[in-house]
Amino acid sequence: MQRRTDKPEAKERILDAAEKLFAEKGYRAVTVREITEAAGCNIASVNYHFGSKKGLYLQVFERRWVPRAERLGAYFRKQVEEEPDMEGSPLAGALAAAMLSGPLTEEERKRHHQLAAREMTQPTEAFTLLAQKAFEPMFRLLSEHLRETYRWEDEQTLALCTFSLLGLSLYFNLARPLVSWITGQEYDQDFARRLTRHIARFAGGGLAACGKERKSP
Amino acid sequence: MQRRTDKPEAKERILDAAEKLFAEKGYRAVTVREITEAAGCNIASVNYHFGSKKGLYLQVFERRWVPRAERLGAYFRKQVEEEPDMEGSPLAGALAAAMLSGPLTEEERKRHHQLAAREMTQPTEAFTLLAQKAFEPMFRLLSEHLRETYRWEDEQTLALCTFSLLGLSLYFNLARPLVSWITGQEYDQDFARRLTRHIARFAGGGLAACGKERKSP
DNA sequence: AGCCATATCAAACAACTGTTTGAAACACAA
DNA sequence: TTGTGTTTCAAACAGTTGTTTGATATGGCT
Repeated sequence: MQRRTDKPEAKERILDAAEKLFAEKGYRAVTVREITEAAGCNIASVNYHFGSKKGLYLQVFERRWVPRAERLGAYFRKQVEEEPDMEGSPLAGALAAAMLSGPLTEEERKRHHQLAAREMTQPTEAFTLLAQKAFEPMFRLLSEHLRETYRWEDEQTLALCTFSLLGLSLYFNLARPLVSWITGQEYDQDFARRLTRHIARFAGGGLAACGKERKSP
Repeated sequence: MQRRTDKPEAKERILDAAEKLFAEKGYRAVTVREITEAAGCNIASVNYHFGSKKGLYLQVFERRWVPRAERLGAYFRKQVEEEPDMEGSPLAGALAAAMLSGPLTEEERKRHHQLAAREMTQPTEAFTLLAQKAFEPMFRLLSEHLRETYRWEDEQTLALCTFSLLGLSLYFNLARPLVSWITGQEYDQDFARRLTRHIARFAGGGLAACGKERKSP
């Protein structure tokens, strides 16, 4: 029974500030005071709107991360359909393009993958959500596509190849600090493009070594 | 000017307990009380021996993580020299074997990669240490080996392939929770072997797609 | 023995944590 | 207007945090 006219905010502002801070510093390192100050509202509002700090954390995933992951997924599917001519695996290329360039701003992308990185390596209650709403569907999609475009000697090989495909794009996002430290390379637009081409080519070779490509109709 | 005869401990016990806890729960989530209780000594000993909690954290990397990384590196180099006959890239196979089976116990391996995962994705002051003492040397080693065994069209392609090689092994360690959640697969010895073979094969194909293999003498 | 640097301990410290409270402000409907 | 449910706020709360303190013990030295 809402009746507001002027303020669809506060709750949203808290979600935004919280996501930014959780991504940058991690759950424990962020204080409720920090969040509410950044959101420009009172300390008590977190508990009022979200029950608790942990409730807020979960809502950040439910209302910010998951929708963005869905946007990402939609973009990826569109890219796959458009069949970009790219050396190597077009599927890997589309995935890398979605995750490295894609529909998100660089800021969004950083947040998105930083939050994901934490949950992937040290899962909390939010992990199940990510896995169910983003990773598993993506895994199935990739897996089915590979099943149709390649012949596989067994199911496990297909699964491992699917993970490798997903892994390459994930890795180059999760390990940004490492890549930047060793090469001095910033993740600018140009590098993202080169990285995308590389992932498509490398994964293309990897897939060819593990399965037999079917002739396309 | 030490003179102890019976007790090379306490400090060591704290390092052990701290590493275990930091790996399991992360820096902020672990309390000094927790560590000292697990180590069986007084609260004050952390500040006495290490100056501060952060000092202890850094020492965990310097005196536990880095030495283990060096053991891992040595094992890897030995594996490479022995040239195991493995389908695909022997280099990738040796790396995967070192990181997935290798000289460490499963417990050590978990700790090692969990600590590394945190620092790789959300670097703190310890990151430089890891990068200098472990990742960069490993990167150079891989890179030089690839330079000798393949012909490359340019330096950047070589660098990206080196990262991909390293990335596959890192990823399958960092993303254990994800892999286990989707497949239900535990990381037992058998799976580690299968994963190693897969990584060697997949990376072998990837490398072949990006560079030209030189004939071995 | 006495001496001295090292190490351990229980207790206290000040700062910060997430959460709760009860009052005030607000927006709308009657 | 008054009444009602929602939202905001300053203040306080109880618990936990890393760190410090000063006393006490330890073990090797002369």
